[in-house]
Amino acid sequence: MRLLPHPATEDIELTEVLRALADPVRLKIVARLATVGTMTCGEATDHLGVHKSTASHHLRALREAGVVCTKQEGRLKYINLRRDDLDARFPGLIDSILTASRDDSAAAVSGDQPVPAASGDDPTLIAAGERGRR
Amino acid sequence: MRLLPHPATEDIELTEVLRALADPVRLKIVARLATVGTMTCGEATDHLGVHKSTASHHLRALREAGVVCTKQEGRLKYINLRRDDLDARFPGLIDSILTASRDDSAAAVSGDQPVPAASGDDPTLIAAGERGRR
DNA sequence: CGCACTGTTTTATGGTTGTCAAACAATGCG
DNA sequence: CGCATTGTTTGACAACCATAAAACAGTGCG
Repeated sequence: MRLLPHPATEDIELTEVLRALADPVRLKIVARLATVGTMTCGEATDHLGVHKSTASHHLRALREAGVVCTKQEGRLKYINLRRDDLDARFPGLIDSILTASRDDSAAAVSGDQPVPAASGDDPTLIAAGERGRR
Repeated sequence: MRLLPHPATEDIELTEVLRALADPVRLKIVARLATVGTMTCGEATDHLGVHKSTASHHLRALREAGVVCTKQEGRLKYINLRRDDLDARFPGLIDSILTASRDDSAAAVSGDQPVPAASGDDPTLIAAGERGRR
């Protein structure tokens, strides 16, 4: 059993964590890790539907940001969420992100327009498509 | 008095918010907004030390992500943190980020190595400089 | 040893981003 | 109206990033 190098808890930086979690693919990894506890890289790849090198890239980003740790056992590598470390460094942050992520994907599953909202006269003064909405 | 277009509360997306806050300059804006309540774009620019067009760019990113709203009054534009909207959509998220941001900048001010930590034999198995640490 | 398996690194590529400078637009003051 | 003030937009540029393909590396099984 071998532990791969990670930043120390006190070296974890907020903006790095946020940037790591600002990617949908990586957020998906983290959300799943939060529920299943541990994954191998292969399981992560399967779950994501991206090329294995891409998955490896994202797992590296998460590891270097201090979000995740990796330990090798045999020829498998197990990924874990560094929940305690993150909670010690940034209390409540991961919980709120995970909660938000859950609500978000739940909303996406149960249909995106629960309210038909007669297109065009939203009272909240919104320009929905400003700059093409990416 | 004129309100500029913003995404509706229910259209605010988690990854967009995280990406918006994953930039040090933008995080600084938000942290300051949280304390002072309101800023003009000019005050933001002064506080940031970047070119005014850069500041404008970041304020736009924050606005499009739904983190901030802008209202024009006269020839000034006032920026506000959409705290209630963000809290309604992602409970606890902004608070934890602001708290983390405060602790972070406080630590940066009061010196970065409170523990000398005889360079080289950290027991936590850390590779400090992996890939140049950006 | 040789081979299958599991990930990582390298290389390429297209897209996005942060930054500044300069031009532009909107607003109110005199 | 003319002009200063306040921001935005455009253009240019370098850096970074997500992605995939292919080559590479470590590990255990037979």
